[in-house]
Order: sequence, then C-alpha cells, then structure tokens
Amino acid sequence: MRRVTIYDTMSREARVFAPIAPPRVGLYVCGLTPYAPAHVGHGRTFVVFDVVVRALRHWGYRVFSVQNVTNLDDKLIARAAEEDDDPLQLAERNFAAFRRSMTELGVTSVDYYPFATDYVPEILQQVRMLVDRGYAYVADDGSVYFEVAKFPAYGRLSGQKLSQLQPGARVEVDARKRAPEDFVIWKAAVPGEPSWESPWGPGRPGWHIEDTAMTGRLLGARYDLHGGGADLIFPHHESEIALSESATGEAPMVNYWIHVAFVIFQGEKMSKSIGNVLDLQAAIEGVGPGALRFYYLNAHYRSPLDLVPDRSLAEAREAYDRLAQPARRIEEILARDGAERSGDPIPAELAAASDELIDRLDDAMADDFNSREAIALLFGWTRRLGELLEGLDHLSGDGLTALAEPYRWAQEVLGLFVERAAGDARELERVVPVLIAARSRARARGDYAEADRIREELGAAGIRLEDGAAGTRWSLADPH
RNA sequence: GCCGAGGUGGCAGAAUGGUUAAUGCGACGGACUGCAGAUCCGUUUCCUGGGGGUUCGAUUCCCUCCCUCGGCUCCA
Repeated sequence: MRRVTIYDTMSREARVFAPIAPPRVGLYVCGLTPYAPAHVGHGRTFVVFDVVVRALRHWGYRVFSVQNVTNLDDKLIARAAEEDDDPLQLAERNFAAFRRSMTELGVTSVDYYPFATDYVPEILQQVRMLVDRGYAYVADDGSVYFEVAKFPAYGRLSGQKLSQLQPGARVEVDARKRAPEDFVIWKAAVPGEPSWESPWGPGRPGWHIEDTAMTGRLLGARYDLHGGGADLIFPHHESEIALSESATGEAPMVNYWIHVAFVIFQGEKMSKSIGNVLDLQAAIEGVGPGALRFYYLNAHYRSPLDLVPDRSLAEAREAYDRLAQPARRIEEILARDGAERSGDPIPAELAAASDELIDRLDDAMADDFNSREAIALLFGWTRRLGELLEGLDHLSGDGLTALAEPYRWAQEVLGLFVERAAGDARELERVVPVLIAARSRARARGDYAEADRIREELGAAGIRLEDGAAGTRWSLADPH
C-alpha cells in the first residue's frame, strides 16, 4: 500500500499514516450545525474531507466515513424561536439543502450522517459513566458538567495552558460551574424546548458529548482520523478527547487530527456570526460546482484561502475550464465512437508519460493530500495535449484512453470533471449537428445573416457554437 | 496576555539547503475566424516581511523583531 503522510495537529508534524486495523480506516468529521444555510467556508472543509476519503480509497483503504449533524443546540433553538419554528424541523430543512449542495459539489464519500438527537441513549450512558467515575458533577438545576481539572492532559491538542486562558473572553462564565473551564455535557431543560428524561431530570445533550457518544458507538474508543474546521480545535476537539478518554479509559481517542484552514473573506474568517458569508448554494449556481470544487482544491487544505470578491471564483472558473478542455474533447470522441475506435496510435513516449504522471499525481496526494501540486501536474498535461487538440479525431481509442487517464484519475480522486458524466446531451447530439450543417451551408454561400441567426437562436437555447479550423463545435453554454 | 497558523510576482497559490522559485489567473503579442467567441502557441529575465546567525551556498535551518489571520468554552 502506498506510503501516505498526514499532518497531525496533535503532534504538529506530518507522520506516516498507519491505521489501527488496515485496510480499514475510521474517519469522523465534525459537520454542520444547520441553524442557517451553509456558506462557502463550510464547503471547503467538506470537499477537503471528501478528497481525503477518495484518495485513501483509491489506494486500497476501506474507509468508513462519518459526518455528524448537530441538529439541536442553543443557536437552533434561538433561531427557531425568532422564526416561530420548531428547532428540529429547522435543522432538518437546512440539512436537506446542505445535502443537495454537497451532492452537486460531488461530495459522495460520506457513509453516514448521524443526527445528535438520534443518539440520546448513548449520550446519557456516557454522561452517567462520567458522573460515576467522578469526572463530572451535577449542578443544582440538574445540568451536568465535566470537571476539566480531573483530566490533566486537557490543552494538549491546542497547546493551551489552562492557567493562561481568559475566562469570559467571548462567552460569559456560567455561575453553575465549579471552574470556568468546566463545560456542560447535559443541559437542564428549559420549558418549551425539546428535552429528554434523564436521571438528573429532563434535559438535552451538551455539544461536545454528542460527538464522543457517536464515535464511541460508531467507531469505537480508539479510531484513526478525526477532522473538522480549524476553529474546532479548541474547545471542541480538546473537550472530546477529555470526554472520550475519561469515559472509556482508552487513549488516544484519535491517531491523526486533521484540521482545514479557513476561507478568508473581506479580511476575516468567513463566519455566520460575523456575517461575511457567501451562500454555498448561490456560489454553486453562480460559478458551477466543478469550478467551486476546483477553487477549494487549488490550495493546500492547511493554508488559509483568500477569497477575493468578484474575482477568485471567476478566476477558478477560467482555470478549471482550461484544465478540462482536452478531457472534454477526448471524452466526447470516446463517448461517440467507443473506446474501440480505430485510428492512429499515440507516440510511445506519450503513453509512458501518462503512466508516469499518474504515479506523480498519487505521490502528490500521498504527501499530506497536496491537491494543489496535483492540479499543477494536471495543467502540465493539458498544456502538453494542447498541440494535439485539433488532431484528436485521428487517434485510436486506445490512444485517446491513454491520454484521458490522468483526467480520469482526477475524476476519481479529486472529484473534478464529474459533469462530464452527466450525459444529458444525448438527444441534442442528434439534433444540433443538423442545425450546424444548415448554418455551414449558409456561411458557405455568404449568407451570414442567416448563419448568425442560427447561432444566436441556439445560444438563447443554451447551446454555444464555436467555429474553429476543424469545423464548428458545440457545447452546452454553461457546462458546469 | 497566552496558544496556533501564516507573510512568496499585478492577483491567487505550490515547492525546495544549490542550475532559469512551480502552476494558474490577468496582461501583452501571434495563429485561427466573414465577424464574434472559444481554443491553441509565445512572452511576462528585477517576487520569498525586516534584522542577525549557521553554511561554500538560506526563500528553506536557528534567533529576534514587525505585521496579518484564527482560538481563549458560539463556529467548517
């Protein structure tokens, strides 16, 4: 199996990936709290993990990928109250929209999206365990808190020293706590809000324990990979470690921590609470899912990605279209004639170069998922094929397939060029050439008014014509 | 204050103890075209925050300073 290195936030270095029970790999990604529609920043994180899973599977690992949904929390309750709505239904709706966006973006690798409220028994069991073992205490109102002082390793993931934290820096200190760093794992019910019965009275789960209850159930006390946005390192992931390792007595909970850097927008992290957000679905519709996905993968996942308004996404679209150009033309021919079509062979050195390139692409990805490096290599291939482009029609099916291999690799591992497989142009393939032929006759006799009329009317119908040396080619005007 | 990640050309963004520091966008020039667009080709040799140090050689390693972003119990 290919040697893969992964940067681990805990050890702060890239380490060779060694799963607990290869070829199986367990991955848990902290997903969305769907109190509002997802934005472009969220999209980055989930596309990155999609590629992580695709790459590992490509190399033969059998990955079980879980991405949780915090479908009940303070913000959901507050937002639902504003809109006179039910928090669980609000979460359901926003999550459904999120799933549609993910599907469009080609995020297909997640095996299971567990909802927090479906794991209340597991959560209660873990709370009870923590209370019994003396790691957690019950406050007067029936809330249960984890006592951070009982877990000396607290702060290791983030490098924080408890003595240096500033209690109340952003969130007010809760008077029910014994120490400001303690955090709630079971919240006493407020009348009118969703709640469940518990040994400490009605209540609902705290944030951090949802994840540890789910991972304990789905992935076990110890598993391979855990990821999320970089803003989750502290306190969320720090607290997960404390809860899980205290409750199970097993450590480390996770062998590799993967954190994705932010999308920077208008000089700050894109964030719902700041309000500088670009709606995810709007971006998908505006620039196309393939181009957006390209934009995300065009930087290393650990580097902040600076989104320049009205520029970055348009630039990604240009670059993506150019990168995909040979792939589109090759696949068009293969789709039309089949891989068995006869024609000229490609030069032997080009076939060898295709194989070698794929090896280098795998190397780039195996180096801490360096998708930017892989894309640079793919551009080299596109440029190399540029001169061949007009003569593609003379090549054999075998030759064309060899030329397509690096793009097919990108389709599988990076999830790019997926729109190619859409194939909703079947009927058009019979009709459009007839119209093009009519236009060509008009051009041949110098009737440009008629030629332009046909081009314009097809354009209005979403079909773009381009005249070139090899004749007129057509495409869907917005081939996202 | 403390912790973390960063500062690379007009912009985005990789990499590396050593020949010209990727790749893309943009810009400019050319080919193609009835026009347009798209596409292709070429050019874009003065870009590694400041100051020290180690070294034959530093953008890379070390120290220090400055700046930006993020976290310090809402967060992808």
